[in-house]
Amino acid sequence: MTARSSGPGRVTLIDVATHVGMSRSAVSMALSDHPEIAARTKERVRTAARELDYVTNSAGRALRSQSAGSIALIVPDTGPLTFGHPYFMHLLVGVTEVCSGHDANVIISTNKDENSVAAYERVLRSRAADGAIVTVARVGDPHLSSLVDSGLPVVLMGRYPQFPDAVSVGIDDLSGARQVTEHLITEHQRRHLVHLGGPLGHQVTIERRKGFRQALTAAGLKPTKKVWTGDFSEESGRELTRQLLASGERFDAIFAANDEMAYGAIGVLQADGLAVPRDVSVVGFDDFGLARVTTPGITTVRIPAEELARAATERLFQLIGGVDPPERHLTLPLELIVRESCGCNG
Amino acid sequence: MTARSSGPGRVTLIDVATHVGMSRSAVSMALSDHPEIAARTKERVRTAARELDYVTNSAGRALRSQSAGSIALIVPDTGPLTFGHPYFMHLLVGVTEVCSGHDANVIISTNKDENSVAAYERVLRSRAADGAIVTVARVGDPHLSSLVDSGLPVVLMGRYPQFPDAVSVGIDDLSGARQVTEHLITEHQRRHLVHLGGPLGHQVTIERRKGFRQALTAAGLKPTKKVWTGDFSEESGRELTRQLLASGERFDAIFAANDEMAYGAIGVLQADGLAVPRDVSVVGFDDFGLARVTTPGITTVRIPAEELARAATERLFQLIGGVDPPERHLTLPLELIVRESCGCNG
DNA sequence: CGGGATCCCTGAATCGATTCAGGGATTCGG
DNA sequence: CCGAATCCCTGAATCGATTCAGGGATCCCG
Repeated sequence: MTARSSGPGRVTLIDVATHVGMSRSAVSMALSDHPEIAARTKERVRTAARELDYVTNSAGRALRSQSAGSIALIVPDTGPLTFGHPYFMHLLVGVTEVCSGHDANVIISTNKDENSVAAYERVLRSRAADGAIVTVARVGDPHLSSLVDSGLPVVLMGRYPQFPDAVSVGIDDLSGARQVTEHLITEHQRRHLVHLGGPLGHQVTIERRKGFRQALTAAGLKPTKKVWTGDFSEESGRELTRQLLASGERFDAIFAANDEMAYGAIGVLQADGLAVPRDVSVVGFDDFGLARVTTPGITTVRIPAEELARAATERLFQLIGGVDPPERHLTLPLELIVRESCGCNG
Repeated sequence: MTARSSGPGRVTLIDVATHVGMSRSAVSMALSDHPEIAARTKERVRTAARELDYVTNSAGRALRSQSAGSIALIVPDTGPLTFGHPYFMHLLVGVTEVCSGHDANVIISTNKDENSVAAYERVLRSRAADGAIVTVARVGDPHLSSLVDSGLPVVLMGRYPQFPDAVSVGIDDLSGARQVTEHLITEHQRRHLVHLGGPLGHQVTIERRKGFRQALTAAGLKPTKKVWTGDFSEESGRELTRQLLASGERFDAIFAANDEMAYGAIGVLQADGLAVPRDVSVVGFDDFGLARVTTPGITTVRIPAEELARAATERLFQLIGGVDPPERHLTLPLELIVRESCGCNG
């Protein structure tokens, strides 16, 4: 049983120093294994520290050493891609894993009020965190721009062509979208494909649409006239599909910008008497969990979110340590996950 | 456009003080709206601070004011109920919501290595966080015990009979389990019910089993001999169901300890040629997302996770502020969510 | 036994913000 | 016109840990 102070967390370096009859500088050096402290002394100090249940005060350390010992994970708090989304769970798992290896804490910072000074900027400027991982940001976000320019250690998740010098970790949305679209064309002979896109202002929306178009063009098909724009929510998948049905446009396959929209689409199609995949193939993007458990299972493109997060966090620690990562942009491979909603595994 | 310092975050109180030609104490007081500073001075100081892009250094403030301005959310990192689970997403949403209202940061702390000094204890002892919310803990966890005894501000999520004095926020698992079991008995005339339980060592496992038994007893049915123990994972739901089928025991309904186990069970039953809910009713617990999207949809008991988190966080801030919540234990109501897997809505 | 090298530790400064006793300047009452 | 009250601000101490120049003690060698 360890000793317990009456006031919580009240044991300081001085208490330990008094206990062993030394200066607090010596104690500090002993605990950090400084070479100019005798081995026997170190042992004595460590024992005393353990007995007194000493824990370094993080504010004191942070103030003196000018480093907080924590990083911020910045997550949006507006729109449907808020951090109730499983994507962030996966990211969080990866981030914390790497952080615990670096003895760092993770601070969750939400990017809530778009008009005020962004909360996440304060977190960094106040030095509550040594660096930040930005998970989702709109293409023209002015705060992001100022954050990137500020020179503070920041790693972006995703592709940000407007910040060629920022360090980022992402996936090749374009190629993923192309692959899954090609799958519909070549494996299932679909010829009338519709893409239900994500929200405007996000790079992934642009890329996935582009990949979709490239696949069509390569196969000699022409893209539909109308551009369908959703917001990544299941409800927007439903809404767009209802509009699609109402429009009278002929289609035999839907590529939704993510799995939730695909799921919404499937529901509406079935309610309309159309069978998936018999009458219409439906595919999505993400594979964060939903696509696996629905009936039919949704064919999709798996984003290695946890791995992305690990890579981003490693890079952030490099940046914090003053090392510039060799390549500024890292792109992780995607995987086509074939289930039933496209027409396979029937 | 605000001014930008060359070194990041390098503007201190002294810089602002120099700029307005005053002492840094006055500046500090002006910025915190101290009554003994002239209104005009305050305005001048605030303007200067804005111009210089001054942000209070959190370590300096934390050191002096003896409060970190952040709370820790402690999440387990062992077993299947790790924080990749949607439960924690919901909690996180509620916690951050309340925290942003209190201008506090959220630190995620994982409870990884069971043998070493718990990481989360360090977070509190080092005063990196002013208090903590413990989301899941095993019944006999010695670290939890020492944490609760330490007198640091801690709120537990769930029921912890072994800590009658600890502040906690939870649900009535027993009654929820009883309700859903009664539903199977009275609405669907099931007579041979099996409960696939959660992991031993967790209070919820005990309570849900008890509720199940109470419902059986009240209906004059006798519980099955064997106690089925899983670990909340889909795989354990599958495994237990396979064993159940192999055992030859007669059953017409399964109450799984959570939705994931229920989902696993449904898969195995269907693979065995049994129809759900026609041949076997299956119900779960949680309703964190999965139960809604499966086919059939899983009848379950909804845990108001976000609301739990909000309540817990409010209470934690009370504790930190020195206010003892009137009742130490808060229990939020559960809701029976009827879908198809029990036999309703067919 | 003396001088230099070596080993280990001490004292003081520092990180940035906050608080509070104290006091200079102004105002007010008589 | 003087003393007291009032208003605002300054200076110094403090929170806890870290770093580094400096120096006392010990040891080694000639």
